[in-house]
Amino acid sequence: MRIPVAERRGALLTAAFTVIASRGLAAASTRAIVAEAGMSLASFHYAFDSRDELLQLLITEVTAGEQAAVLPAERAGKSLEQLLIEGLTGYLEHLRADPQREQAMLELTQYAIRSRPELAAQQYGRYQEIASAALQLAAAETGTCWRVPVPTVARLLVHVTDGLTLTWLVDRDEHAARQTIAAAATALMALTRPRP
Amino acid sequence: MRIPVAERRGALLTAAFTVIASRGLAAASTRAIVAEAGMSLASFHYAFDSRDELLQLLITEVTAGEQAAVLPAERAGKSLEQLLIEGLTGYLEHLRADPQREQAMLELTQYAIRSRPELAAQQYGRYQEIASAALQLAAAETGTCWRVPVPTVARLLVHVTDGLTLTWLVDRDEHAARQTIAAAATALMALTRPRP
DNA sequence: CCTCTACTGGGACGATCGTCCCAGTTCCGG
DNA sequence: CCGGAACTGGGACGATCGTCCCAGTAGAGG
Repeated sequence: MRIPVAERRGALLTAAFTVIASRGLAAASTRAIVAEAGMSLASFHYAFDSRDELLQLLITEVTAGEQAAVLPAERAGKSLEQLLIEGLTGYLEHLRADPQREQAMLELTQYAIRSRPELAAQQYGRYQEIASAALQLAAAETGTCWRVPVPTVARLLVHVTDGLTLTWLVDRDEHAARQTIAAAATALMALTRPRP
Repeated sequence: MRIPVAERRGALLTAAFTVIASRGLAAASTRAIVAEAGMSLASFHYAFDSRDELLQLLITEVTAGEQAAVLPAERAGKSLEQLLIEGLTGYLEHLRADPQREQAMLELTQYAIRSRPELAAQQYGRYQEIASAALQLAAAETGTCWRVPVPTVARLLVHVTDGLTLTWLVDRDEHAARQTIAAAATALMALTRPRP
């Protein structure tokens, strides 16, 4: 089968992520990846110079593809606190729907910290941008504004989602997670005031 | 050299943690560990049945040895918000002093999630107990009480420290971290009220 | 001082890793 | 239709992995 290189690279990236999600980064050998993609080893090294090159591309790719999704779709007539709860709950649902995906993201982040710190920094920069935009929009739509710089609130919000992810992956306690989301939303309201 | 098995196990555990901290879990091969400890491979398998056995013991060991340390020593006459700021700042200092240690803890947690979920759960259970105790004590000493169940606040606080760790390991932005700590403390105050 | 056993050193095993090579096949441009 | 380049399959290489074996040594108990 003849497949254009670009398409093959995409297929290998997808296969690599699948393997990492289901069996971990340590198990994502070149052979495991090509097996998942249904190719031969030679095709791997025809498309990529090395396993490291694929992994690095995978990190940027997967980070770039990260969607906002923290902002609920239906927003009319809701309070900011309600928006925060619904946004975080939406994230929790996303996490529950595909825990292995987030686990894979976490493993890739750790790999990036050790091997390509600037990639990890870029990844988190993007998270904070997404959070900033969502917080700004949510405040604007509810007639409130933030009492501390939005990037700082965004950073805190990313902390909460990171912690939510890690702790839920560990204990899978949905009830506790929902309680914590409600508490977080209440707490974050202390950083707002009505718009003058 | 004759060394009692118990002592040898301890030395190997220490060496393993050192290797993981400096070069990552993936680089912590049996050979790397015994080299760090200055032993031979045979001694490793005389003290432990397998590498996995050492890793599992290392997780429980390191979790059990985790200290509170989130509560500042000098507490008289300070507000709860101030205590929260100082506690979190203390944690940040601890993180800055030995980033690789926390990175190693994170890698061990991820390993545990995949290989021994119950160990990871126990680890996070302990974190939350520590946080609960600290929050309870801090509230008691400042004449305040928590408006939501303490375990829920503790869970949120662990989220914040997790996020603090992950984000700081990635961007090493101390200034932003301090701003976020201040915001977190302010936000958490919304979950308190004066004691009746 | 001797002996017996707990313990060590070094080498070896099979498995798996990332990478490479090369003979063959497939298909596009002419 | 056909030549040549893009691409593939399979095998092979050296390195490293976890684990094991066994001859030998050291030191405590007699």
